[in-house]
Amino acid sequence: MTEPLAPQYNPVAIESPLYAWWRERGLFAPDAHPAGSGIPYVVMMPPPNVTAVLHMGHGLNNTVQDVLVRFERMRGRRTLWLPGTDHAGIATQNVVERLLAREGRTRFDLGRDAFVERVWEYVRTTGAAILEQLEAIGCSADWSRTYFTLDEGLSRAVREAFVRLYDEGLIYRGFYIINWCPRCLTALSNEEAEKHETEGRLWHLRYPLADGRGSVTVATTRPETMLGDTAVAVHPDDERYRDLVGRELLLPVVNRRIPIVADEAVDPAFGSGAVKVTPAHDPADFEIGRRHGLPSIDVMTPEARISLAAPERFQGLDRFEARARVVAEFETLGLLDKVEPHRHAVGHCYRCDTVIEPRLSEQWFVRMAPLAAPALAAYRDGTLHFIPERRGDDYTQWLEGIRDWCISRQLWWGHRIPVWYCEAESCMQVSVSRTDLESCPACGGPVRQDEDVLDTWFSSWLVPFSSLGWPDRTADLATFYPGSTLVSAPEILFFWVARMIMAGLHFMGDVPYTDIYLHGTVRDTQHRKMSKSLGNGIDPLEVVQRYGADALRYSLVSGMSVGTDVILDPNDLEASFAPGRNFANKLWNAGRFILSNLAPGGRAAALRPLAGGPDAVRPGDLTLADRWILARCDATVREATEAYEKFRLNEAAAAVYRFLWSDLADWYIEQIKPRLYGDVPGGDAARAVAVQTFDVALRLLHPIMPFITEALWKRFPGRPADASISVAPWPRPDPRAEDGAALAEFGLVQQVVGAIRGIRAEYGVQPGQTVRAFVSQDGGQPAPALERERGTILRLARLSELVLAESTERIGGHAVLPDGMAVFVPLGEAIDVARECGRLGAEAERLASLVTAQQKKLGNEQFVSRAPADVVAREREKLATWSEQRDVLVRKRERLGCV
RNA sequence: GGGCGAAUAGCUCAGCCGGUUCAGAGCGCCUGCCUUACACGCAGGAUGUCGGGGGUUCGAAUCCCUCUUCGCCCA
Repeated sequence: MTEPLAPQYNPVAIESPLYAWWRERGLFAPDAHPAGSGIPYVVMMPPPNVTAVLHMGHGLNNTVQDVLVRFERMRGRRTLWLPGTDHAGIATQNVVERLLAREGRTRFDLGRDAFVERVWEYVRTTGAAILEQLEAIGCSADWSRTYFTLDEGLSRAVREAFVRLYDEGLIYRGFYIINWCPRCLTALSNEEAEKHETEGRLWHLRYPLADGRGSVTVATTRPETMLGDTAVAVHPDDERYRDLVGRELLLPVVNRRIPIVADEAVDPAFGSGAVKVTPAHDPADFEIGRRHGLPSIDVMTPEARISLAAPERFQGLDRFEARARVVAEFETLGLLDKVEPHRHAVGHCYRCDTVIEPRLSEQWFVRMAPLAAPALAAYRDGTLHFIPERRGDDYTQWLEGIRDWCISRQLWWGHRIPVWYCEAESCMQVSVSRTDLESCPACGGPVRQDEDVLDTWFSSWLVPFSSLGWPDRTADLATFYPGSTLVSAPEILFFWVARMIMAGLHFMGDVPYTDIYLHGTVRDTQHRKMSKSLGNGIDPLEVVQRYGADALRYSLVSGMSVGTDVILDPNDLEASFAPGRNFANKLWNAGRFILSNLAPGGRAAALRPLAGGPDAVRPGDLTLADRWILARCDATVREATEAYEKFRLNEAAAAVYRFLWSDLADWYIEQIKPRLYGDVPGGDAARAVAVQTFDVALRLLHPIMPFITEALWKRFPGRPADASISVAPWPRPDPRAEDGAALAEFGLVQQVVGAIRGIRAEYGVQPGQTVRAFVSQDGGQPAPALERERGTILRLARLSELVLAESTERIGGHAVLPDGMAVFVPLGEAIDVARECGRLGAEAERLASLVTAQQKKLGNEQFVSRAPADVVAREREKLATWSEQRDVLVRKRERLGCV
């Protein structure tokens, strides 16, 4: 049943069959766990765009989720990780439009219905590839519940939400300044307009008074908008302009008379204190215009070219051409006062990076303040937890300053707005409906549906319940709402995370999750975000191919402490991922070794150390090393479990790594070899302890490295064919394993071996050559542990003889252990006495200075009286230890004949 | 303009609810080893004024102030 294992772990051969087996067995379903009666643990996967290709950001995000999900699943929770894809309105439409462009066509050539059908076709053929890619990295999501945000069910939820909000007066339509992308030709929400700090300019334009007596200078970063100016505003208290308020200016270039108005919103300290007012192209100006009844002149087309509302010579010019032309004309007229460099934030379309144009337009909005209040309260009353905590401030700040959400998009791909307009002039009724309307409910006349679709995020914010069947009251909804943890990149805190909380509270009366884990960003070594355009990305699938999914996951997890970015070098995959691969290989070989040394009958594998009962290893059969590794294992269970619970995944990884490599492989496995080989008795106990501690470590590591842990775990004798580590019980701390004495005593053995190895290396003793060693303690016997572990020390330090007494010889290598124990390796003429004197002298000096400093510290009355007693006691102990070490070294030097 | 975070070994980072890890890990580097699980390995080794300055304290990488640099969020 156990075929011989290759000496080198080959993840590619092992991972996909294992994954297929997990799926077949249905292990990712909430009820897969034998003890699956636990309380539900639910994680909503941030749905990737349906057209997306897996990148490291997805890799990180989904690895974190999978680690948490696998951890809780093993702990017995009914675990649901719910996956899906997002139709991603703008992004997907852009992709298909680019495809059409290659054929020399536009979406308008196809018409709406044909275009939408074309997108569906595209989505169906390429669609959901990213979910398969997530399988390659081991994600244990419940694929049987996979949703798409344009599915019928979720579409119904979208309509339900829209109608309810409309009926509650929380959705309205109106003319406002919105963020307009002249390339995508659609409105965007505030969040979708990314602000980039830009080195721009501030142009100071002079507007003459209409009567020719004087002028006012205004400063602007967008001179072309002056074509649409309908006023100049000053602060009402600004002495400089008091007399000018109410008078008229002659707008240059356009030659339009515009008034000077006084408005509180003007900042007298900015520029000249007078601002141009362009109500159609700036949100602040729009408000000023409203307060003063100013006309709005839209001087731009949807493509951001100058419209017919401007003088003819500007019409059709691109906005930036127009900018240059306006500036030139002002210069010619002698009205360009000055141009200054000016750093400011410019909005860019988050999908195509085109500069956003603030534009007056009729759109649909969600009134957010009423939704924000409960969301804010849920954080303040402690219902919501952010990890890291400080992210709660971002959340609070955003909610406090929340603005209404523009939800209509002038796109074709998405949920069409469920609003119908009656075309009968006598009626003109606006109807909002859950079902498609054929005629006007009021007059029976013909109706026409709103042309626009909804913001993609209007479907995503419902996902925590729409994916479970809402608005129907399904069993899933009852069981899995509210969920538990949301794992996300901080970039989508506002787009998605906060809005889900608002929607959850509004429609379900409860938050969709209580823990919000916001991880960092994957960056390159120059700390630049990985991106396609920079070409600094790493393809996770390439990493899986070359290093294995476990190595990828291990690297991501171990490189990520809570909330910090993960830095990976795209030019050196080896540096980033080899450690994970090497760790997997180490594990593989440790497992291979233990397996190959099990007794043929498998009896030892069934023995349980510390368990009690007939199949237990009797406590008396446990050696110091056994007790030591059991204690270390127990400590690791505590450490790792606590780390997972606190989302400190890197600490969990480090704890298990340390245990497996530094304790189990480096020491324990080396220590038990004679017992395994039958050279000394106690083989069964050693095998039992090795199997048990290795089993525990595999389980602790499984959330992070699911494949190799499963591959090895399955191979241990006594496992039913269908047993999977992914639903094996999570290890519990065992008080019987705690053993401070064993930790200390075996630690001493390690120190002795280390000291001898150090001396050997120092003097170039060949590894094959054995030496003698003396270990002695002034005024006493060396610890009994050394006698008991004599064999261990002989083997691991490669000794021909170990004498637990002082030597009469004097030429050799010397070392002193922290507790003053002296180690001596006689090397006769092989060593250079002067060199050894120098070595010991330096060490003695170092200790002497420590002792001096410590004496000074303890001589300080202030310290002794003010510091807590236990601290003082500890410091005295240190002094004693160091003094002893120093004294031993000094005596050694005398014996050696050092001067 | 407001808020926040980070600056510790060549690199990536731990440690940061003041005194056993006055400095750790992995990688890289140096030395020696194909020791019958693993050379994706084993054994040893070197490297840091814990960003600058000031302060609190008996005592600070760890708390406070300030400066510098980098990054993030919001206006």
